[in-house]
Formats: sequence, structure tokens, C-alpha cells
Amino acid sequence: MQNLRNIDKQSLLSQDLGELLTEAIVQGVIPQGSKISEPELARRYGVSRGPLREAMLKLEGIGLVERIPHVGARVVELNCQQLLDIYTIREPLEGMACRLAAERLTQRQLNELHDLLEHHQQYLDDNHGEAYFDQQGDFDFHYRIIKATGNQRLVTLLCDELYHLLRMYRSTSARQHARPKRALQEHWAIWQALNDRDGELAEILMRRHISRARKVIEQLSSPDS
Amino acid sequence: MQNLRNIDKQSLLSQDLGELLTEAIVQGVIPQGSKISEPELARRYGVSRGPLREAMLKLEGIGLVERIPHVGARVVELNCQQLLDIYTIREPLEGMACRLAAERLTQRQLNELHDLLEHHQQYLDDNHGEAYFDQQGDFDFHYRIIKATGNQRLVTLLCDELYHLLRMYRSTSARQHARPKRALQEHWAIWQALNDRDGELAEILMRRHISRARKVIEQLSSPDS
DNA sequence: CTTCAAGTGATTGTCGACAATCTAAAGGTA
DNA sequence: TACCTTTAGATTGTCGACAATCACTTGAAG
Repeated sequence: MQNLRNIDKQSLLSQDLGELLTEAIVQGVIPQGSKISEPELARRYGVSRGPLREAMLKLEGIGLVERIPHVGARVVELNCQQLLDIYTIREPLEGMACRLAAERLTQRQLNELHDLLEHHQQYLDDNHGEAYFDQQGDFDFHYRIIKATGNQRLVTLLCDELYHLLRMYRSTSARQHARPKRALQEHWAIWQALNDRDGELAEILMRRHISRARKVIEQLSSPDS
Repeated sequence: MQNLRNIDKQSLLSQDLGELLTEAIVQGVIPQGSKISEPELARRYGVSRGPLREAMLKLEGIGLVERIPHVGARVVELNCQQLLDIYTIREPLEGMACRLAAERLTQRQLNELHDLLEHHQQYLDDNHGEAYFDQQGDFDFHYRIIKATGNQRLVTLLCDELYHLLRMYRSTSARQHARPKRALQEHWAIWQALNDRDGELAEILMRRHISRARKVIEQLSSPDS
């Protein structure tokens, strides 16, 4: 496990550690709510506590861990309310991203999006229950639209921060993406609007897409309706 | 300057340093684009490089400095495009915040908002050109609405991250808040909608409020219109 | 004069160690 | 038994030092 010492170019130990720990947390290898012991992790990865602490700082910034002074760091426990909060933020932001993307996506990017959806479609039609690719394809679609806005800060905010938490939730929650086919249909509709350069419609469709997903979570959290 | 060693309770050196440096950068004491030397700052504040590096990591997370491996950290240079990007993000987010706040603000909070605006109004009427308080009051208004949503992640995102950059811009750019009275009028209109529990209108007004401010910046960046 | 190479100085990244603080077990008292 | 104090252990926060890398000067060749 401790083959970290990358002879590679200028890769920083703290940076590599950050990515490694992010994956470990997101995929549930380090479970939610578990305490993170600096000496233990440092031994496990064969590094000093310095770079590890710096990596933890980064994870705290993303919101994957919570640190309490003189006590230590724990992996966050993502309850339903926090997840709903994330969707509340995503809805207007990604809606806006769609509107901008409708203006700025190149024809080549639109074609690539089309291929992505077809690829995704085929996977679902073949009835691979493989949640991994489904999730990958789902996120990829959203990522590309967000990046197409050209708003670097928006990209960082959504892709580098919030989406880690979503991936974590989907990895650790037993039920994975309750409605993959319906979601893909909605992606197709969004793509159509983008391809028509209809930003207004694309925004509405994306907002509904996220809003529907949010409602599914809402019902899970309060099944007394 | 180096009276950092707080005998206070459990204040972390890295944490205090982070807040201190944030203020220094936001207020322009450390100018935009300037290089940040770890040994120099460490000497100046009488601390080791460890906590200082951790503070820098935090600042990088906020977006106040940029770090390049093996080279060092620089204070970001906020060009107009990046500022526009921030407003692009704020518009839908704070609009949404207003809609939620219209439902969740208590009467007491609404009254406090009212007092805040009256206080602000008086300052402007007395023709204090004091940009500082104007800015303070402006931000306060937005802060309170955002916090009223109860969405902690939204609060962190806007108040703890994006708003530092705005404060930095207003402190360092010569022209400060070109239209304080007009902006206050818009705040009053928003308050009115909030007080009427008209979330839909409050959202629209807030979006326009931010959109107008964005247009002012847009014209500054490209005066050839 | 320009351009490239080597060398020097400073800065960054990483490490191990020590002090301050917290956690938990042991023991004593009501 | 319940509760508080003490104490031992471990963990976190901070420090100073060393190795790796970069920036800049010096010098030489074309």
C-alpha cells in the first residue's frame, strides 16, 4: 500500500495523499464517521505527519472530513438533510450552467455528449446492473456541461467540492441511483435542448432533473407521506 | 506585530494565522499578485513554517492565494473576468436563498433586517462618504438572508469563500461600490418582498440586484460600448 | 552582443522530536 | 453504585533541521 513515493515528476506527497484519501473516503474504504488517526495513517502510507496533515486540511476544505482542535478529524456523516442541502444548491447552479452551456458548447462538444449518452444508453439497455458505470456516466454528463460554461470557479465549486460528497453518498448508501433509466431520458432531453441552442429550456429541464432526484431523497428521509 | 501567541483558550496558531492573513489580503495590506515568502512571514509573525503552511492551504481553498509546487504562493490577481464569474454564481444562488428566506425568516429577523437598512440609510443620507460602513452594511444584508436559509453548506460557500474575494476587490479597487444609494433602494425592495413572504418576487428582485451590479462591472471591463 | 551552461543562494517539501492537550482507565469518596 | 479526581497513555499542535527544487548570477562560447 505504501508505494507512494512517486519517482514521477514533481508530484507532491501531500497532493497525492489528498487524492488517495479522497478516493478512499468517497468509495467508503474509510467509512463515514470513522476517526482518522494521523500516526496510524502516516505509518500506513509510509509518510510523515506533515504532508498528511496538509492533505487533511484539503479534505476539510472539500467537506469530506471535520476537524476539531486538539481532538482530531472524522469522516463526515452525510445525513439526508445535508444531501438535500447539496441538491438545493445544485438546482439553480446547474440550471444556470445549462443556460450558459447552450451558448458556448461547440458542435464537437455536443457530439461528444451525444456519444456519451449513447454509450450510457447501451449499458443500461444491456441491463448491466453495474452501478459504477451508470454513476460515472451520470456525473460525466453533468461535468461536461459545467465545464462548458468556462466559469472556472463554478467548475471548482461543483466538480471539485460538492460532487465528491455526492459520489460518497452513492457509494456508501445501499440503494444506488434509484432511477437510472428515467434519469438518462432526462439527460437526452437536456441534450436536445442544448443541441437546439435553447438555453432557456435547457435550464428548466436541468432544474427539473435535479429537483426530481431531490424529491426521491426527500421521500427516503421522511417516508411518512 | 507578533503578539500572536494567544494565551486565550484553545486557539490554534494555524487558525489565527489564517484569519489574520485573510484580513491582510482582503484589505490589501498584502497586495494582489505579490509573492508570499514562507520564511519571511514566519519570522514576521514569530511562528514556525508549519502552522503558516497550514494557514496558506486554507487560503488556497478559499481562493485567496494560488500555490505552485516548488515555487510558492502568490496572492491571486482578481481580474474582471473572475469577478464576473463570481457574480454569475451569486445571481442564481442568492436568488434561491431569497426564495427560501422568505419562508423561513422569523419576524424578529425581519425586524433586525429593517433596522439594519434604516441604519444604513441614515449613514448614506448624512452623506458620510465612508465606504467602509457602506460595504459592511451591504454585505451584512446579504449575509443574513443567506444564513436564514438554514442551508449550512450554502452559508459556507458564499460567506466563507466567495465573499472574501468580493471584499478584496472592493478594498483594492479604487472605485468603491459605484451606486450605494441605488443598491440600498434595491435592498429595501427585497426586504419588502421578504416581509410580504413573497418568495417569488424576492428571488427576482435579488437576481436583478446582483445582475445590475454585474453589469456595472461588465461595462468597466469593456468600456468600448 | 547574445545565448547557453554551471554554480550559488534562497525557498519549498519533508522529516523526526518535543510540548500541550485530550481520552480513558484506575482509584478513592460519598 | 454513582461520581469525582488522578494518572497513564496516546494524539494533536508546533518547532527546528535537512534534502530537493527553483531563481538568479556569473562566466564562457559562439
